[in-house]
Amino acid sequence: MPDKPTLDGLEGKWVAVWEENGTYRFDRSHSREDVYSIDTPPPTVSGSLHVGHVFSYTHTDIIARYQRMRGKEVFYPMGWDDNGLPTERRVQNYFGVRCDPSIPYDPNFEPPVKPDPKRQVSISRRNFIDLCEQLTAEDEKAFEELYRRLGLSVDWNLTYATIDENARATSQRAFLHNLARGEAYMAEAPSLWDVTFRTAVAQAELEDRDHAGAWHRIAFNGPDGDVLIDTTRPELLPACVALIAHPEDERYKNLFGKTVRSPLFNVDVPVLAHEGADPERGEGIAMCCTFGDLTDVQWWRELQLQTRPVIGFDGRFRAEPPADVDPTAYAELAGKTVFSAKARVVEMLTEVGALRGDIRPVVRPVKFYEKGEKPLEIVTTRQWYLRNGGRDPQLRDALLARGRELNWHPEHMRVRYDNWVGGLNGDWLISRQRFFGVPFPVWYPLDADGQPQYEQPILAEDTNLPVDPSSDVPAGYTEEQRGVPGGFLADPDVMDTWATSSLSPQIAGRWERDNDLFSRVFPMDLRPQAHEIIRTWLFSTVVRANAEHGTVPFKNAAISGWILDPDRKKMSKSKGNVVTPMGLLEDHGSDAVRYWAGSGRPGADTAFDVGQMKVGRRLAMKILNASKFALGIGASEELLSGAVTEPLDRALLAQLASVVEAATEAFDGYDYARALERAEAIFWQFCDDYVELVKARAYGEQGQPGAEPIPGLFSSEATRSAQVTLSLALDTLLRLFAPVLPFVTEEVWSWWRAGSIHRAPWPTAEHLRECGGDPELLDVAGSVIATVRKAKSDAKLSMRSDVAKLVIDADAETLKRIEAISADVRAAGRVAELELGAGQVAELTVAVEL
RNA sequence: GGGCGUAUAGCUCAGCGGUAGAGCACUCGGCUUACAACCGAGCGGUCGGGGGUUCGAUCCCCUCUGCGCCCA
Repeated sequence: MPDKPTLDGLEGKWVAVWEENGTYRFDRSHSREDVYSIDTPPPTVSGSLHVGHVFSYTHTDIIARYQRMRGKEVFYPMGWDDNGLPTERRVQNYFGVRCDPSIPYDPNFEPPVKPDPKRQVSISRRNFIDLCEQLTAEDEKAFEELYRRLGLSVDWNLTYATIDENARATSQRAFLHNLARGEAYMAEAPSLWDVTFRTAVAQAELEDRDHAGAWHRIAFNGPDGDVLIDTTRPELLPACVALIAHPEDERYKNLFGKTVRSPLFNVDVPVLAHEGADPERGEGIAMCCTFGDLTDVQWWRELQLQTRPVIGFDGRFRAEPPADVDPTAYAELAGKTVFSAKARVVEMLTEVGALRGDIRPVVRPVKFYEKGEKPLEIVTTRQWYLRNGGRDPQLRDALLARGRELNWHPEHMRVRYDNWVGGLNGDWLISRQRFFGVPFPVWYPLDADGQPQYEQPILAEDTNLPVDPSSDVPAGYTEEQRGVPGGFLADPDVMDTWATSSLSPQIAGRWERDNDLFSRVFPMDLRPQAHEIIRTWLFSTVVRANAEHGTVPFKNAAISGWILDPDRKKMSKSKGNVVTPMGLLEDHGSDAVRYWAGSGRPGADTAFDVGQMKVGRRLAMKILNASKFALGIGASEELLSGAVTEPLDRALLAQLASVVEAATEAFDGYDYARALERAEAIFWQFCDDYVELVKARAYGEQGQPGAEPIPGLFSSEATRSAQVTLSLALDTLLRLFAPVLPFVTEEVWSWWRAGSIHRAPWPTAEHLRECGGDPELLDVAGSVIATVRKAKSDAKLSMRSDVAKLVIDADAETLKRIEAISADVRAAGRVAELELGAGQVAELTVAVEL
């Protein structure tokens, strides 16, 4: 035990010891019921570290440490998310390369010495993935260093990455299983399309944003005169396939079933009825085009309309006019962007007098890809889908039922899941027209004309996974047959990153690679994650586990809140860069930062508050000092089983027993913040009142240093009782704090106990209750001693000054309690004479004569 | 437009039917043999507004307002 205990250096010291001793290593010999498994969120390594990482990962670690002390064997892996667009961009810029899946793998490839972002070198997907792994290895090192220093009790032997071989094989294997069972399918269908990235995007990646547009009123030529429609997308006039009004709308009832002719392009389109038309909006009749928005897609599908596509993959108008459209008029638009085409159509409409009234500006919500900058278009493409209940009420109900099987912390987060699943309007589009990611393990035979036979895909064999179809050759073919008639063609697409992330339990648990391990950890006990990805990560994980295993993927979902900056806004990147997580740990110490995180209630957005970290540091420091003192006046391991005879001691232990019960209950409900709060409250009471009250008694015969011993005040039995109580209290308090403050508790533990506190059992109330007595005594003693302190403080005297006489009166019951603790009170207040009243008054009165 | 959450001391937050709590900040005092990066004391609130239920409401119900988020 050091003379001057300090918090500095504890992180480095104990991180090394824990690593050396394998304190957090997962022992796979335990059976499923003894295991507590955690489906850790893999952080995106191409992003920068921010305080949010520290905050939410600490919550998980606190739970992990609690469960470990409860005797569970904790499976706590780390994963790195290095799959997806952010990494793709970063690798391109860093190395000056771009991925071209049509290029074969070059085992001798070296990236350019001087990368030129404008003249990127094209390389194969496998080479690209190699570079990704090379670059992200650096990021992962920084993340790991931070997380180790933060004290996460992760077993680093279990680490995985979402682009590593295991993750690619697992993604492909799960996809092939989905395909075999009919859950995955290919379809040519209207898809939301980002023209900048030139890829399809899924419903879960959409974002509504306010976008400035304008209403244009266009006159169609009807049998009984003009039919006026309002649209914000006049350029889609050549794509018009119908006019739609509400079935109950009297204005249009007589038109239903008839046709009208579009201006400029002279196409006859039917006027039809659909519930989705809003009679209040514009003229109450809408133009249905292929495709302006998701409503168009719905109408097109349900009313079985024609298709007149005009917008191509690049966001420009196609060269060829759609069926029935006047080619001369359309030629004005071919090759134009949406923006220019709109201007041209408006001009042309004006010339022929088909544009009526004013153009009225309007701001309305438009769908964007969450990472994109231009409104999404809808383009018909061939894509892979995975059934998620969006088109199948039975599956939807099953997935809603899965949501009800989960324990949500906090409970109200369940609603987000229900809202999302209830609002799905299509299956999950899992193919992306990107280059970097997990490729589909599929090839297509080419017929004699070189046309791919999409209906007869060649699937990779399970034993060969992972495959890269752009480098690997399907069974029965040779590389020379790639792309030639009679040969084969690789599926060029990669999977949505969520198609891999949704398998995190299977990846971490080594499904189909080590099924013995998998059976011991799956379904996972805990999925910790943020609330904004309930619709993506959480839901997609439920979809995959439901399909593959017929179960939920995890039992508990703990949803963490956000870090808010002092302006109550979500902590922004710019501010996150000013406050680096490592800097925080260095400035305040890991335990202090963990204390701040551990004070944030589960699921609640929490203010970034350096003040809380200072409080945490003070608490950690106090634990060092109080422990040193308790051990210095006789607390020891041997005394843990000693007899507790004194009333005040028994009062403390009774209160401690209640705290242990409350903290345990809180932890079992994933409310670490409440558990911490209870432990902290009694710890300060222990320091400020209990220790002060028993100081003299614990010193015993030798007397309190510097004080005149009061002869005969304390027996040796009473001294021993205080020392036993200090031992029990210290033992209990350290364990209560261990999940939140792993460093300082481990340090103190090492002063008087063997082994790691983090493998010691969680405290139970049983023994404390047996030793405990009337808990009220401690509070009464606290009130009396507080009055004495106030008297000294008011008189501007030192707390060490003497009190000549103390006169106490109260009701009979309270007075009896005071009698039981009078010796401790006298010693702590340095009271020469204590006089008790008659016990006839209702309230406690304490008169102090200095 | 629908839904969820939230509103308590200057700040960050507990409490959630029975006389308003903690920490920080602020003021005053104390070198007190565990701790001066400390200790003690004090100051500080119509518990967002309005209605209702109740003997009694910060707490339950209704409504309005602000803030945050989710979904259209």
